[in-house]
Amino acid sequence: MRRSRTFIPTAKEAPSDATLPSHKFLIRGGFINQQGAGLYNFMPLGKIVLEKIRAIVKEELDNAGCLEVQLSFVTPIGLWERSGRSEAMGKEMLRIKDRHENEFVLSPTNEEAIVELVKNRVTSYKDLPLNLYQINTKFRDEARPRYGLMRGREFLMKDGYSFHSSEEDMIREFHLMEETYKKIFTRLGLDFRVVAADSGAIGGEGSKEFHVLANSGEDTLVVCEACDYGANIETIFESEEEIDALKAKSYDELQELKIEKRCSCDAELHFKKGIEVGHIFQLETKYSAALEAHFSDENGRAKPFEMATFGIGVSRLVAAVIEQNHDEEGCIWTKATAPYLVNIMISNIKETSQVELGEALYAKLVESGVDTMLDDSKERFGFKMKDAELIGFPYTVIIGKELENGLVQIFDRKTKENIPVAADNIYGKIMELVK
RNA sequence: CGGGGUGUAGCUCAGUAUGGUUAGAGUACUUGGUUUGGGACCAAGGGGCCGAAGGUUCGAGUCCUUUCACCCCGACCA
Repeated sequence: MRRSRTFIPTAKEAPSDATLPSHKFLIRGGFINQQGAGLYNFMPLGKIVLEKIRAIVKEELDNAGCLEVQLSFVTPIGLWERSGRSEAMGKEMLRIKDRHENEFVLSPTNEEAIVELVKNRVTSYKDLPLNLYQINTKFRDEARPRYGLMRGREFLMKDGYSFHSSEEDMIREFHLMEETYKKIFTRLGLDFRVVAADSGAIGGEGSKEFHVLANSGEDTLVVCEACDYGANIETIFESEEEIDALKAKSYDELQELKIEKRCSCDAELHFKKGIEVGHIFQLETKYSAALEAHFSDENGRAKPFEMATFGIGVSRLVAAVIEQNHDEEGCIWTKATAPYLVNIMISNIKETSQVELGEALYAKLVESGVDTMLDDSKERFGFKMKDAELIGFPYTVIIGKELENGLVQIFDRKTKENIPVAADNIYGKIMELVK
């Protein structure tokens, strides 16, 4: 993509109401803009990031045997009355009426819909297991949306539901999804922990949360530095007072606290803050029994499906990547999430030698399948650098003054190093880095 | 849902206490010129029903009433 042909409205100042780094930088970098409380538009750059994350989620789930579906976003109220959640979820569900005065709900989650979909269509143990998922908009009418994409009302979430003929098989799938989620977050380049969690309002026994570690996270965790153990404090401290006191502490305050207990691997435990980006539950027969979704077992007996459910906050991940990877200057995208992996910066657009090299390199990288931005804007050097840092391209090729001596530089966003490279070797060097 | 706050240019904000020419600054934008390795400089421009509605007044950004929106702290939640 050429900088001169795209739409990336970057700004020097952040809106005064943005407090988190991800919120500030995603707005300043021209990724998103706010439409209303908890409502965001994704501009071209933000949309690319969102789609990259979505693609990785989809690829790993498909590899694990899950099937993608798409459920309707507007759902009849009756669906929620039958499960009792119309009342249970209360005002968190946004209710609307159509022209006939019929009541509908904007889907906050889809257990009911998926059970209705599978019920009477999958009728034999021979057709099980089945794991269906979608990556679709959700709406939860939060009492207090905040923190940009971190806690929106409308958000993109992957929700998956599996159906099984036995509890053992459901647990097998639960473990398979745990491993699949680990692959996804690893591919995204994130430092994360899987922690035991409260099962919350969704219900059912056995649930695990996936947290991206970041100082600004809303959840407080206990993690082991040596192994991959982690737990939400809600599950390991007994008293409410103790939990509340810990929740109230800032990241810095938590770092000074000592934990007496040691990890089962005998290493020390520490407090960390986490952003919940994934959650998996063993539902067992909670919904299938309530909604009378049955199958015939080997003996021809009707039984409710054993179920599990699996969620990933896709749009929240966009924010989580930045919460974990940023500095004072802006975003630092991981290789897998960067809207463009390489930014070719022509320092002075009036220098034909710079333009020629930039165009040639751009053509070669695009041909090689590398997501590349060609900064062919008329801005000055300093402006372009600030912009590149704010947007957070992992690598910027600086084609500038040194070209007279046959040199260009590669600016590494993460380390902020300027690496001189012979202009003749730049293509090979970049290909090495982006591998 | 309790408590607090804010709506003035695309963005960040003055101005409102004590009503009074044509509503300001910075930044962004347009044009011309000079610049060209870390968000340049000079000059000239464009851009506002002062969130909305109603009221008081000779006169309202400023006072009154209603309303809408957004933010912060807490509770709740993924």
